[in-house]
This record gives sequence, C-alpha cells and structure tokens, in this order.
Amino acid sequence: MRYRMVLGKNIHKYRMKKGLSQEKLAEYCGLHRTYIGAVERGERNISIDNIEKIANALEVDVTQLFHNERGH
Amino acid sequence: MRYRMVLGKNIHKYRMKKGLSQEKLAEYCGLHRTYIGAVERGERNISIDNIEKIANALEVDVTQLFHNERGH
DNA sequence: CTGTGACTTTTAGTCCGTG
DNA sequence: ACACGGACTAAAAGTCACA
Repeated sequence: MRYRMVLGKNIHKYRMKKGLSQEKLAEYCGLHRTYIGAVERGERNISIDNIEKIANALEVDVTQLFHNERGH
Repeated sequence: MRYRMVLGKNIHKYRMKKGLSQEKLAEYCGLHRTYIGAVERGERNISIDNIEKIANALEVDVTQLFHNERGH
C-alpha cells in the first residue's frame, strides 16, 4: 500500500505551493489539523470524500494528488 | 461529494472490459463481493488502500479510475 | 450474478495535550 | 508551525441471509 504516501507527498507539495499551514488547510477543508499532518505522513488510510475535500481546498484536481513523481 | 460516483462508474466500466463478475473481482482484490457492488453504486466512501487494491486487480492506474467522462 | 438491509469489527477522524 | 501521543466518537471495513 503505497499510494497513501504519494498522496501525502503531493498534498504537502501543493499546500506549500499555496503557502498554507496544516492548520489553515485543515480549516479550509473542514478536517482536523492533526489529521492533515498524519495524512501527509502517509499514516492514515484516507477516504475518497476527504481526498476530494482536500483537493478542493488546494484547488487542484484529484488526479493531480495521485501523480507519482518518481524519478530525478 | 461526487467523486465516489465517478469511481464507481469507472470500476464498473473496467470490470466489464475485463469480463469479470463482481464476485471474481472481489476475489482478485481480496474484498467481499457485496462491498464491490456497493462501491460501484457509489454507496461506500471507499478508502485509498482499497481503491489501490481494486486498481491493481483491474490492472489500471489509480488515476484512470478518477477520470471523469462527461459527455452525453 | 447482483442489490439490499442489517449487523459486528476495525479504523478513520476529533480533541485534548506535550515537546 | 509541526510531530506525536492517549482517549474518545463517527464512520469505514467487512460479512451475511435473502430477494
């Protein structure tokens, strides 16, 4: 199960891009700040409804959150 | 919350494309057949780990399951 | 082969803190 | 501002009998 890690990394990336704190993002999507942190670390098995909420708050498409940047 | 509907439709589509029954797909991804059915109908708020399992069983990328075909 | 309602178990998700 | 923990509540996971 490693897609939750990809998701966490991407949430972190887009959150930083918007200059938001975990607290602010949590506020925008109606979730708890400790939960956002855990998701970014890949510790939680997040559900699709919440993935959608976070994507909306970050103003990105859901598919963008699943994009796996491997590589360099 | 409507991404779970998109997901359900796509799971159904790719399952049909492979000529699988809900039972067979359930067997391949280690889930229960009634659960697969409920997900296809958009009744369950499925988590990322299970989305990944289903994508693997269908041999498609996770992002494909989120692709929204609109259009007539 | 699939839909549905009911059900129990597990975990998501919250809220209180700490360093 | 973030990581992490414990305790708690809401909801998802997972199963079943029957239509």
